[in-house]
Amino acid sequence: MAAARIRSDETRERIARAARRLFAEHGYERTTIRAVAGEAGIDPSMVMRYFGSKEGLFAAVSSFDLRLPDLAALPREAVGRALVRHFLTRWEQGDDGLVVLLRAASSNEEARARMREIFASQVLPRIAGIAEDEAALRAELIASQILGLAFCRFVLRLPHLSGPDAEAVVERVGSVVQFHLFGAAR
Amino acid sequence: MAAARIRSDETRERIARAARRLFAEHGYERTTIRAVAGEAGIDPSMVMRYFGSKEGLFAAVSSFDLRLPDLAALPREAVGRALVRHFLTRWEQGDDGLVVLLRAASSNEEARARMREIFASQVLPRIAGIAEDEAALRAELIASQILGLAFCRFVLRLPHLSGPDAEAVVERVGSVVQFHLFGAAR
DNA sequence: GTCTATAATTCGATAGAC
DNA sequence: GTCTATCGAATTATAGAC
Repeated sequence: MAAARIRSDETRERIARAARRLFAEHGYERTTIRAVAGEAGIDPSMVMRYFGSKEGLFAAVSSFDLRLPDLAALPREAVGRALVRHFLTRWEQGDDGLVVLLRAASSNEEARARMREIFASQVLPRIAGIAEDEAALRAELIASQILGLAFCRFVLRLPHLSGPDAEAVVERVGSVVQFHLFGAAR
Repeated sequence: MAAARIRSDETRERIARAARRLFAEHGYERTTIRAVAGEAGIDPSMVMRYFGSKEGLFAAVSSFDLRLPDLAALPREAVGRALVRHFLTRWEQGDDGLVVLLRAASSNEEARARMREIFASQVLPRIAGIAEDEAALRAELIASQILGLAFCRFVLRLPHLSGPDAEAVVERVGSVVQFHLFGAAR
């Protein structure tokens, strides 16, 4: 029990952390095994040994849980703002699983598939639980606004959307998500 | 006058067209000079000869004019829908300059710079011309919704947002853009 | 103007010593 | 469990023949 670990879970975790950071910053293609190893302070061949391949490494660090709040338990008029605040808070904490996917999706089909899977399994059911009609369309519209915000914030870095916790952004994007959730067509 | 061209502008245009299509479909890194040449039906070295480098080729095909309508001439309540319809119509016509930038921006700083430049020179002034206050914030919020829509439509291909001209999408995203333009904070 | 041939890198992946 | 050494493939880019 008190003996040292035989398998180095710590090394594995160091590699994963470095990979997450680099995938989120440079996308899939421009992140190299060598760079990940360099940032983790170990040899490139260790990355292969622990994760099998670059694809395996990406798969290991790109699946995550959005940990959405229980929307059905919230007052109806607070849902939009709560959703936006949830994402901004996660991003602020440096939890960048979604950014990894967002950056990689442009050139990587596996990243797109994983993003669709996360949408289908974690977002759509929550929306369907509270929307009265057209839940699928509403969920996709919400995804478009949230992902667009992430894109402008982390990729484009537009100044007014990139602050640590812009209250005006929560307010306005929250209202918009609220409309996508419950608003009538006209 | 009636003599044949010495320089082949047609070849140049064929290369550019192929490059636009491939950059829009695969992003910057996964688009190779070889593939562009193959699609254009010429030799890879010709691409270098005409555009100097891969970066030069990208620069040549990634600058474009959004051709935004004159928002100030529209009835105030029609601006949001008009903007969304404008983008959907352009996309439908296969005019994919924005998609080229969107896909390349994830891993290419030049693409990001160009996108910010297009935003600053073509979008922001128009918005500033009709918004009463906080034009910069409002313009960025609109960009986030439009770019998010493009991302979900062309990259993720979410089914309800990918149709040729979903009237429901124009309607709903139009309302949202309208809110970003004129809506009060609370 | 167009193509052939190839230089110069860079990267993912493997084999094997310690 | 970690590292050295290297292979093989793919890519951008160049030099030069026709």
